[in-house]
Amino acid sequence: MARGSTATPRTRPYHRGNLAETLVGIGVELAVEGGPEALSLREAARRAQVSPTAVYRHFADRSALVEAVQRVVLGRLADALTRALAAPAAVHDDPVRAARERLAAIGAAYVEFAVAHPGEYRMIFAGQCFPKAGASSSGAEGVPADGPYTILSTVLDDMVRAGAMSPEARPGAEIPAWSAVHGLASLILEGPYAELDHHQRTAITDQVVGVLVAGLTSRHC
Amino acid sequence: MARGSTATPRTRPYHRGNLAETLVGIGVELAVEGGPEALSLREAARRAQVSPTAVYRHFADRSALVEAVQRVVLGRLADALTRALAAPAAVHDDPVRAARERLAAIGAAYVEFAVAHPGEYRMIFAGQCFPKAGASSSGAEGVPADGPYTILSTVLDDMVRAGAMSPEARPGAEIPAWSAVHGLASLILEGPYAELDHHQRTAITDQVVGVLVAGLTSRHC
DNA sequence: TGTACATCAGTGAACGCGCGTTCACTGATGTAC
DNA sequence: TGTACATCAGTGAACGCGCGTTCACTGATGTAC
Repeated sequence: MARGSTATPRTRPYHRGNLAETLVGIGVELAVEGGPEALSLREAARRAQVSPTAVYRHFADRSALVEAVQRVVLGRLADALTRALAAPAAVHDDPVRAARERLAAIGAAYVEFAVAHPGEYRMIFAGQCFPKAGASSSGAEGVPADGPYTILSTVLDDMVRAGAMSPEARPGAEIPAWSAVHGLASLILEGPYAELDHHQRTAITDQVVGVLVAGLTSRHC
Repeated sequence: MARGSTATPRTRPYHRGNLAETLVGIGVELAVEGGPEALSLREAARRAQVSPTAVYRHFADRSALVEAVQRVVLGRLADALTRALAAPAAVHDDPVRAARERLAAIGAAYVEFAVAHPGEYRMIFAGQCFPKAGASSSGAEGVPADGPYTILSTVLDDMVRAGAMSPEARPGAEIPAWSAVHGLASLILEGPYAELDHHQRTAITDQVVGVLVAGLTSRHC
């Protein structure tokens, strides 16, 4: 698209290059380091070696930058969940057990992501604007079609298909599932269970996910 | 204790009265209005009609005030849970069902407290200092003996005693229970499920609590 | 009973911080004729 | 091919905000003799 023939490498069409992209990258970096509180306009500008005002050429205000960063981070979470599903351990003879283990796998992966990337995880939930995060077509209510929520929905659908969960239990099953893992992740990040070591965290994660799977597949409900 | 015989009512021994108590009360008020972010030293002093420095006579720093407020708010949550247990609906012929319903009752009450008092609820989890919140003897690791956590533990013990839950499932059962309701509360307060009306919220609360109870009482776990 | 003194609870001014945002501007890039 | 012009991406200074905390102080209260 760029027609310029100067000595400047074409990756930097003019001026500084894609400041917008740079700022989002830096924003993610800041989120990694200190969560949503650490993402300030001025600090992002400082790291990009640009004046604070320059940011306003590309983002309406701070919250617009935050939203862009949230989109990236949501993608990373989705990748982590997808990776967990792709792991060979999920392959199984018994389709019922396989479906259950897939749910357990993304549940555990969700918590592990939160623990391994607390800043990014907290960034996802910063500033009420969650429902419109993504906002890319098709998914109900602006949930991105390839986002974490959709992955969870798919896994739950699979459970019904495999016969691990009754069709009556299916509607809204995302809610208890998400609540369980989000609750555990928050309790670990926010304090009460922060002091546990890796082994203990794995144990309680398995326990929470186990109770969840048992509850969803239980008959007397 | 006060020996003074001046005209001043004895509730105000000297100077302004119990500034410390006043400040904690105002702190709770601020938490109610805007959660932990709204609780600033200066605003509390302003409302108490006192200079910002006066606060330092009674609290080492802001976080000490926050901790005092957290103690009050934790007590309010505990009261709400206790009230839910005292409700007549919990009385039942079948002890197994009764025990299950008690767990469901405090689970729902927990979420309802969070929804009805979002500022206070968020205050509880402000600033990592949760484990030492309370810090009053006997409870393991500084958990107050009459706090929400202890109430939950007692209800879970009752479930084992009533035969609703197997003894093997008991250890650490607080964790999945707390995760489920804290997760739901957070998802409602933080955005994703914020738009639901009262009826819908009740429905998903019942669903989450139902899956939790089913999971804890399920045999194949 | 009266006085000297210690302690205690408050004041007021100031410090330094970082933030988001607005303003009027400059200099580089691309484009129409 | 060269020039005038519009647009675009950046600068720099400033605004006003509220915060936590420190300092040296004052005035009221309680207490020992």
